[in-house]
Amino acid sequence: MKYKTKQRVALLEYLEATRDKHITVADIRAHFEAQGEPIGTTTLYRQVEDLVREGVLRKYIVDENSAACFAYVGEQPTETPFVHCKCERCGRLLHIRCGQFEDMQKHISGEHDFAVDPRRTVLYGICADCK
Amino acid sequence: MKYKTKQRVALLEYLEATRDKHITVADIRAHFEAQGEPIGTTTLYRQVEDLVREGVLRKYIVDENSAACFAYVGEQPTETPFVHCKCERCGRLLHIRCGQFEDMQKHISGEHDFAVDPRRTVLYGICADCK
DNA sequence: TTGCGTGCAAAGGTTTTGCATGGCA
DNA sequence: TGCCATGCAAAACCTTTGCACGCAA
Repeated sequence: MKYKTKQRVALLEYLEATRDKHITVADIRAHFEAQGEPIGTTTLYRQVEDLVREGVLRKYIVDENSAACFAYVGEQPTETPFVHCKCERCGRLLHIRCGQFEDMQKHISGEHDFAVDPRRTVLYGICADCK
Repeated sequence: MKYKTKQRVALLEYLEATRDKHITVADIRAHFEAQGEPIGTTTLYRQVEDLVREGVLRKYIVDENSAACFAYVGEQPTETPFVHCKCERCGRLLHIRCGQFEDMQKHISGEHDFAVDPRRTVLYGICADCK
């Protein structure tokens, strides 16, 4: 992906504006549809795929049968990665930054010989509002 | 799901025999097809859905775009819960007991106000053999 | 001009739903 | 007998692919 097409520019602008939010391709599509400047679904999937590969977006799957979610991570090189939490009651998806999770990750890697991938992993439980 | 149909009985028997293995609906379907006693895909999806709700099966998502995986967990007593780890490469399912995970759980509960359910949660990553 | 990007249409695969039939209690 | 379960067919859904046209460099 080399060209700066107007679709790519518009997409990046929108993604930066929705930092820390979880969005799907359908969300993006709806946004531009509402703006009166629709972008083809195919194009979105292809752009998003490249952006994930470039490290600008992060992709994760909370629920099969619902669309994949993406989150802008942009330029945050060596920061603590997000931990994804999904509330089993209200279905809400939370992003938290947690050093303790990193500690556990290192521990499991060292002691249990298993390399946890925080991008793929989702912690299920009950959120504050639903308690 | 109240009736003890022969499909349900056969399914449960098969599931118990494949403890701790990850299988898809397609796998189950293929098994019974090979046995000469095919079970309809629809029926399998409906049975499996109920079994997940009953807590007999656990559902995993390894990769969107590939089928959902299920694992028999049966009636596990309420002991110290396992942490479930699934290798994204070989698909193996590991159960570990990890105090560090419990620490993190408490930390997230106290600091981030989210109650992690370790029974539902699966850590995805790469196992020792696949590194 | 070159060749990547776009987007419509259609395919791909998994899961769900409608509906008539069949089986458990 | 009264329901629930079954399973075929078809829809629903997200995502990918084929292909012709358009646009960036």
